Amino acid sequence: MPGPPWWSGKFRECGCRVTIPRQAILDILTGTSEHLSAEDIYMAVHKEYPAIGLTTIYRTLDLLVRMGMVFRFDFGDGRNRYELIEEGKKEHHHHLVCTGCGRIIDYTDFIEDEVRLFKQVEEVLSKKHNFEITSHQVQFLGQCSKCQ
Amino acid sequence: MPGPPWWSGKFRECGCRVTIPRQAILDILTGTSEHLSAEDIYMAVHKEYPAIGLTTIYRTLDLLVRMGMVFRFDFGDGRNRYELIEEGKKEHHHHLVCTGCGRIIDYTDFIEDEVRLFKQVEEVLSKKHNFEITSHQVQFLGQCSKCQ
DNA sequence: ACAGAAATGGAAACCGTTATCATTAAGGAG
DNA sequence: CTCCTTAATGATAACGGTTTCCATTTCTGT
Ligand SMILES: [Mn+2]
Ligand SMILES: [Mn+2]
Ligand SMILES: [Zn+2]
Ligand SMILES: [Zn+2]
Repeated sequence: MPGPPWWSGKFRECGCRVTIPRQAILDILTGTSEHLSAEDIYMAVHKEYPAIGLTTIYRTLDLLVRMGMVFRFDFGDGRNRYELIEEGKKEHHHHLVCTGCGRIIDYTDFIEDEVRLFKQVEEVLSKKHNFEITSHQVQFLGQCSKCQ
Repeated sequence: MPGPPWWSGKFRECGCRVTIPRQAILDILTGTSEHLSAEDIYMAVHKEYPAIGLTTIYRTLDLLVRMGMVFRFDFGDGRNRYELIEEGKKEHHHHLVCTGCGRIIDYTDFIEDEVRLFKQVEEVLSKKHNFEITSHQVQFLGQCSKCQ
């Protein structure tokens, strides 16, 4: 199935060019279900394109986050982690974070109850504090099966 | 109402000494409802005790977190923030975080519904992923009244 | 092919935090 | 109170993730 990858349009919409580094980074993000750091992505990209620099990784990730194509998370291990947003597949979700080994588990169980509750909470809090809520983050911290 | 401050006992329980820097830091944390960074605390302490170094601020905050006297939060602005745990007064709670100016608002509305739901979620997730959950964090992101 | 603008890569700067180590001082024994 | 042991401290340097800078390259419309 050739043809331009699905993101070409997205780039052009905002006047951005479709470059090798950007494609390489999106390829890596597409091919994993993990929550990669900038350096993880750099190393993965480096195997096929050793000329691509770490600066470009950071710049591109910033761009992708601003474009709404990638989530940026901070799980408290001192570096940001990135996750591709695949429409209809990997949208908003919450996390279990192992404080032992740093493992991250996505979960969607109860997501609907959580989201329903949060809708209510958002409404009340917005009015009470005159605060325009745009998103929320939820994470459970603990020990994964290997670390207990 | 003189007498040793309420935390002297806590320190001695774990074989820690009650020092000027520790008291100064706890005094600052006691006297604010804000979510101070290490540097904020350093500057506040510095006014009265210019000899106290930033290293000691970090070390003491680590200690206080380990002792369960202080919460450490990461609101995504690249520095940790600290908040005194006042028993029966400022216990577990959630936050509104303004992405414009960084303002943090504590809230406890709906806290009970949230905690009830999270109890359920924790139970299901614990079993499903064999994950021992010890805590959770919830924050709503958006724009505060001044930043909209 | 050309020109103008956007994107890139390497080096250095940045900034919050941690490690090192010589010096100070808390607090128990006498 | 004085002495002694050892925890605690503070100045400095190191660390690690990220950002800035700027000269060079690459893309894209003409
Ligand atoms: Mn995820
Ligand atoms: Mn708070
Ligand atoms: Zn683990
Ligand atoms: Zn604000």
